[in-house]
Amino acid sequence: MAPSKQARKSHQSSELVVEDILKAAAIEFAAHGFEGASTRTIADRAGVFQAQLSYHVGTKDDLWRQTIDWLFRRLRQELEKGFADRMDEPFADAAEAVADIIRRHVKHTARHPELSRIMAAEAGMSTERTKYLLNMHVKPTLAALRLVWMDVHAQGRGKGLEAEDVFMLMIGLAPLPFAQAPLMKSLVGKARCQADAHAEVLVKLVLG
Amino acid sequence: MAPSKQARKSHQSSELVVEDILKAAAIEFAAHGFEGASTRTIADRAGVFQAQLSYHVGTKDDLWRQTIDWLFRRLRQELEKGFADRMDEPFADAAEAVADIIRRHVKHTARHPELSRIMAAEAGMSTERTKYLLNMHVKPTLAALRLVWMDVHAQGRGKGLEAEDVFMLMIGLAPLPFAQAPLMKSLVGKARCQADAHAEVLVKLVLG
DNA sequence: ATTTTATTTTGTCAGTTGACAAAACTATTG
DNA sequence: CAATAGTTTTGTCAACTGACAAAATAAAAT
Repeated sequence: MAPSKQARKSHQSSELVVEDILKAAAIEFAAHGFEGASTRTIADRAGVFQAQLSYHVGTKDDLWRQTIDWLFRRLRQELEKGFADRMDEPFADAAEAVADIIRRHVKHTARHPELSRIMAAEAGMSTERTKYLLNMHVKPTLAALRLVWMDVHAQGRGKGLEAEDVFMLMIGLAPLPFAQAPLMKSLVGKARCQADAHAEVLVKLVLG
Repeated sequence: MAPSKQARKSHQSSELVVEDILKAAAIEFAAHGFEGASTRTIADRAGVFQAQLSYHVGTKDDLWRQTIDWLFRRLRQELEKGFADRMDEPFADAAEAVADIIRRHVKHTARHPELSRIMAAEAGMSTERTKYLLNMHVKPTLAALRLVWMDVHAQGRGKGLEAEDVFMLMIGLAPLPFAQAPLMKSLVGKARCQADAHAEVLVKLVLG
């Protein structure tokens, strides 16, 4: 279908339309994977014509990349808030900084589980998309975490865990109750799927 | 494509053909999700004609269900070995039993990551397939874990973790280096993706 | 007011998908 | 050997997919 039967739409700036498209694409890619997602369904969800995807974004592959970029930009902004808010009063210690990142990450993943779902689906194969994901977004993130984690170790915190273990916990465990919500909710009860509670479990797991 | 251009195949018992088909289906469903997987590709991988899927298994939905049943049967057999092997000499304590299950689960997931990948993809939506997965396989498994975990708590082990937390760790963390191998390998180094090492991290995480 | 540019809408294309019917063939049974 | 049942192979179907060309319209520039 299309936006509406009557009344042609007034022209919008490409930016606005693209935003709608990417939002819809994130949901569809997360729900059905790259190959399972339909450009027509995405267009419908965004309230535009399918041909507008070609015009504003390009091919399905281009759409996927732009969607990923958009999702990561949003996540990074959220995680960096912790530092921005305390420009004047920096973290007492590295462990506290990590705890803050974990809490923000869990909460963000609870509100926007799409990125985690897409990554989980994509990380299992080695395609050009996987490479893109890895080099453009994942590697830099891990590198940043490694730096902070060195400070944590220097403070004698973080038990026997390596930075890699922490990273795995954040990728694998943090999104679980939300990225797999339909299953988890009817399994472990809604209480266990509250973002705050889940965040604390993770913090305790990582920092002892 | 088809099995071969020449030489018609001799008739096999349906059971054997079905086994080939399910094995191929598991790989394809894991790689591309339910909707992204193609019955023709599955047939090719199994070395049979597409029409044989209808004949031996039924619709694509039937195929998915049978594949899941097959994968869970294999997993359960592996996990139960621990108990079978020690019929004479039972576990010293519940904690040791849990540790054994974790180790077996991690190793099995390392060799056969398909089930975890399918579950991760499916657990994010609420379809008829999700319900099937939940009621037929997941719920019973968690119920069994709850029983053992009560004993663990009775022994004063297992810190502040609930059975639900342990379950999440087993579903979310255990398969991570293998279900998402292509990404993880180039991220944290092969050593970190060894099944044994990963299993010990999990055991330590769960039992302190 | 006219032209140019940007965006929306309609329409079409070859290729793929899941499902199944019918035919060809093999094996088993009587 | 004849008949029957089980299995494989070929062929076909409507529906859907991603991509794009062309036309229609709107907004901006001249």
